[in-house]
Amino acid sequence: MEEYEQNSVIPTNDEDSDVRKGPWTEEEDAVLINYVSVHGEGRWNNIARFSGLKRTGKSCRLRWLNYLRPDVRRGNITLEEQFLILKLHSVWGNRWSKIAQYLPGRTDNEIKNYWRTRVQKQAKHLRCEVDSSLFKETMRNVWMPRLLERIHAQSSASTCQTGESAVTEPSRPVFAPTSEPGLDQFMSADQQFMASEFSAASSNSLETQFSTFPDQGHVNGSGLDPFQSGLDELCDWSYSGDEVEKLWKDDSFWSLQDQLCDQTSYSYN
DNA sequence: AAGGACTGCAACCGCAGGTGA
DNA sequence: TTCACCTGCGGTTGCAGTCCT
Repeated sequence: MEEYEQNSVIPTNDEDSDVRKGPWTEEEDAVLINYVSVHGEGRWNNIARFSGLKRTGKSCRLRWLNYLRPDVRRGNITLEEQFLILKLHSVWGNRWSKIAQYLPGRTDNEIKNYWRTRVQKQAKHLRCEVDSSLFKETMRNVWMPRLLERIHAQSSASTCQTGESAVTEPSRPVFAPTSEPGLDQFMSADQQFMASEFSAASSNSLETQFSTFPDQGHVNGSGLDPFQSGLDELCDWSYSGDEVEKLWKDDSFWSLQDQLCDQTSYSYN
């Protein structure tokens, strides 16, 4: 398990090209930040070559994009972001960088990690594959509605409270226009369009915003749009408030699996 | 208190596509 | 057209912190 030692310098035949691997030090971060601030992003091999860092261009790029970039957001993935990840993954699959484009400040690596650690864990609990129909049904019929309920609950709670006295953690809508200076410049035209859509939808429901998703026109061989059908099912979701509340109080997916099996057997029979 | 199991995440690797000489 | 180099992406690994027994 000695793939690499912390901060090790791997010697090579060419002593000029010894390459450092492993976690970055504060000094290395400072060098990279300084170099990028002067010369800009891109040309990562040149950055690696001329900055004095004994790192590969790839490593510099990764460190910058995933950690040092000023607009990188760290911390817990919000409910809205979770919902978006699930939804976008249902459209695009493991296209992490594409998904990340619609979660400003989040990196593809972070989303990929989220998927692997949280989503795949749930699949494991359900004893099914992440790409199995059972798990997809669970996501669509249980998990995502739960997220929506929590988002609604959170937003209504925050509107009942004023300013800093909010009890629930205020979570900024993912696409809501931000007052942070300079963030808009990182958003593509599509994203800014999405931002306005999200903003407009946030006062009504999260469902409506997804009617404007890009690429949702992809249809499968049967002519059905899986995105739209999933959306329809989502909007048709008909648990009562009490049932939802019960779901919320049950953090285990074991009982949800039973409910899902009942539901899916009903809907497919 | 100790140590084994689990979890989250940073960072690496290989591959593929793009680009320019 | 070909080849070398660069960049970006997705998959994987392994360390460090936390949890559990």
